[in-house]
Amino acid sequence: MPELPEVQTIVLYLASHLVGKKISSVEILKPKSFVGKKEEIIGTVIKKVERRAKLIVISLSNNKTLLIHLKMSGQLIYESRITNNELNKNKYKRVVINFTDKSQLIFNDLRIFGWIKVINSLKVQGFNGLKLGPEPFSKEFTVEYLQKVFSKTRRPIKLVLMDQEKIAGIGNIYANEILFDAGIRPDKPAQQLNNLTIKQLRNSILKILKKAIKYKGSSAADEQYIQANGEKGSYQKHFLVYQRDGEKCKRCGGEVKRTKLGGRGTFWCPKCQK
DNA sequence: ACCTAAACCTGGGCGC
DNA sequence: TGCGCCCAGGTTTAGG
Repeated sequence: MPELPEVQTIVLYLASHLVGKKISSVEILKPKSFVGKKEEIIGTVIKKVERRAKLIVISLSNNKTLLIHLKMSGQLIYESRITNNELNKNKYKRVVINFTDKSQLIFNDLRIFGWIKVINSLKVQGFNGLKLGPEPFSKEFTVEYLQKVFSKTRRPIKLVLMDQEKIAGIGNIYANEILFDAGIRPDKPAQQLNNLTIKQLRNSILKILKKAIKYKGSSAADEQYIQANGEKGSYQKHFLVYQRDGEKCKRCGGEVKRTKLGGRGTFWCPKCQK
């Protein structure tokens, strides 16, 4: 589901609405969706809401942290008041966190891949041996770093872009869009990229992610992603290749192709991407 | 270290 | 209407 721009959009909204709120109760409608004891977070106050890779990190006042992964179909919706006309809106409700001021955070998840976990705040970094690469917007994300990573593997560049241990936050939509922007074939072995191309690729990564955040993420075709305020994102209107197979390339007029890489749908223009 | 497929789930769309 | 298949923004695990 959500990749860096979508999670970032959700986190910014939640940070401005949840900080300072006190948790009064937690409703767990799907046990699989909540890992830990809800008693450990009841009565605590929300201190911080941040993003790391595609994870949402909510720090609480008692040294516990809520770690949330939305996976493919998770949604986090903030309701400032309890509403009764939820007919279809929160159809796949799995967990509800209620606050003392009657507002609530609702976790919807059609496919039940996502989760909310209660962990000790100190463990966030190396959570479950989770190895995450640098954030694209951090100062560690340099051309030199990418040269080092790419030089060590012949894997298709698209798979390396999506490898969370190498770079944090890029998923299938943005990997496709970034490679089109950079003019690189998705199946090009990472090792074969020259220094100039790597520099261009880094620029494309920052450019596309920045633009996607500006448009508040992508609510694509059969989208599950919506913002925490219930509205759709609009970056899907700016897709140049993703889900455009069979259509005309907006740059050269040729046909956008669809192939498979690592089991994932891969969209690209053979004329523009070498 | 690399690769692939399958698994975790539900639902929509398509061909027959 | 229905069946079977493929598809879906992600990660983890098992096996080669």
